[in-house]
Amino acid sequence: MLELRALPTDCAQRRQESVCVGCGARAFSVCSSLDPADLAGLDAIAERVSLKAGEALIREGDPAIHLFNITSGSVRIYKLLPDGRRQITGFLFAGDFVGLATGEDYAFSGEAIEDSTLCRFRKSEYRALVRERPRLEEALLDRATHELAAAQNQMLLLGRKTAQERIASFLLELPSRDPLRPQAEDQVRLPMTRSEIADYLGLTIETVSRVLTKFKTTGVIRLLSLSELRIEEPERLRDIAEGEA
Amino acid sequence: MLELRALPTDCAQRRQESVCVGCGARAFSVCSSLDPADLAGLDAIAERVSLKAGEALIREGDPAIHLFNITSGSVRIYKLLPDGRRQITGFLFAGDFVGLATGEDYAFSGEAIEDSTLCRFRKSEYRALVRERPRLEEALLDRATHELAAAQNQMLLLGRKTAQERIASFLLELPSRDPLRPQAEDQVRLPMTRSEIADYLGLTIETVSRVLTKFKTTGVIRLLSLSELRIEEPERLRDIAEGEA
DNA sequence: CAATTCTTTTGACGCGGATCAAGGCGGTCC
DNA sequence: GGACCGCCTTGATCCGCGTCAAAAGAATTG
Repeated sequence: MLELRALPTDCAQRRQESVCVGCGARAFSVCSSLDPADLAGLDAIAERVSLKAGEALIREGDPAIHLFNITSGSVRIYKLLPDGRRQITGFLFAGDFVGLATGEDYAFSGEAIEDSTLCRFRKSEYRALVRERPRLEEALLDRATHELAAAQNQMLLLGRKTAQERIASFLLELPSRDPLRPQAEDQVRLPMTRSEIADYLGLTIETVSRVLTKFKTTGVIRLLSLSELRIEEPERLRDIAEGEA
Repeated sequence: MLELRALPTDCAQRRQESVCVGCGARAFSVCSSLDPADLAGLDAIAERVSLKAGEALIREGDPAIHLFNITSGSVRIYKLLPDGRRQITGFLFAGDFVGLATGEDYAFSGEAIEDSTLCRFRKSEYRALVRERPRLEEALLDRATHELAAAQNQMLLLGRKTAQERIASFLLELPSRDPLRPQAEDQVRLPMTRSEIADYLGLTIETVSRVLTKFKTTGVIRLLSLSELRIEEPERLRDIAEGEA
């Protein structure tokens, strides 16, 4: 008797654990503001998605049906001009939300930079859930607010900073971004290519490369490999980033 | 008897009308999603503020105590680098919300471009109200979402567009912004100076001026006065804005 | 591990837009 | 209404970064 009743409950809980409760990115995402009951609701509409490096999850102009929450890996979101010029508007990591800034259609494209896993939600179902969970809505507004502040910083960077200042700023903000891979102090992992860095900072690959070698030869950074570097003089890099050098 | 009871009610209603119910910007702001009861709650914590052209309402770095809703006029928000370089991250008009993207301290400064009126709220009181009014929170999230999309467009502009493309884009988006002064088709009002336009587009005043005269001499626009112009060939301007010319 | 290919680095050169410098054009204030 | 003052326009020059080109590494494949 007891076991007959216990079984389904057990199953339901195991199902939860398989998606949300055991999610390594939960602590960094909007999900962290949900209590166990809410989490179950979220779990019911969540769908796991795996992407290989380079695969798209969102295409600008397509109807915005889904929202995503990154659980591992990293994603680039970008906009294109008709002639192919690209502006990467953000690099997103575990815990980040993809698709907040969307109306009817996606206003940007999104692709995995490296092999990644995501939680996918139907927008309609998600909206319904959010309406019943004020804490979730609050968390979302909070996220959006932070993204807006970050966007303003990026506008300052793109509109008014020199190439050196842009790259210094970029190197300083990157390490704090990926919660699943907390870097050793002043160690920076660059999962993206030079071309992606360039398109994020409004520069060309050549300029990115030149500035990095200049930082290297002046001893501000040390290149450990193509995608890994160490900030040797954080103080000086901060000065450069703010235009005080 | 009846009149004794009626009086205070009357007063309360008149007080409402004096701030929210009679507000000309209500239809364009987050307030539009409030029913009369909610509006009364908002009214209770709203405070009217008048600013003359040039006066500040928010200073970067100050503790973020207040939030604002613009009821008339226009506002510029911007960030500065230590050496004085300025990036204007937005021009805001009636119905727009100022202070969404703030944590503990304001991350940007805000000043009236022309004489303006605003509704001011204590952040703490506003938060409390929002928690009780899911529709208001929803409206705020919606606003933030739109601002994020706009910010991404601006990043594309600042990172990848030429001076001509930037100014063409700017002229096309401006007229749709100020709901209290719906412009005649293709008529553009420029309440901001050339220097403000430059700092919004990541250019210098000289470049702004040169491009405007070029647009004038090629017949794409006509300058009616310093702060008023007509788009003569909207189609061509759109092509320029998207880099197809 | 050689061959191919893609990415990054490095170098030479050119251009778009910044900087520097006058001049024009309204507004405002005695 | 004349003189001042701030903003805008126009011109001349300069320079940071983009463009073009090629070499040097990495990564990938058979």
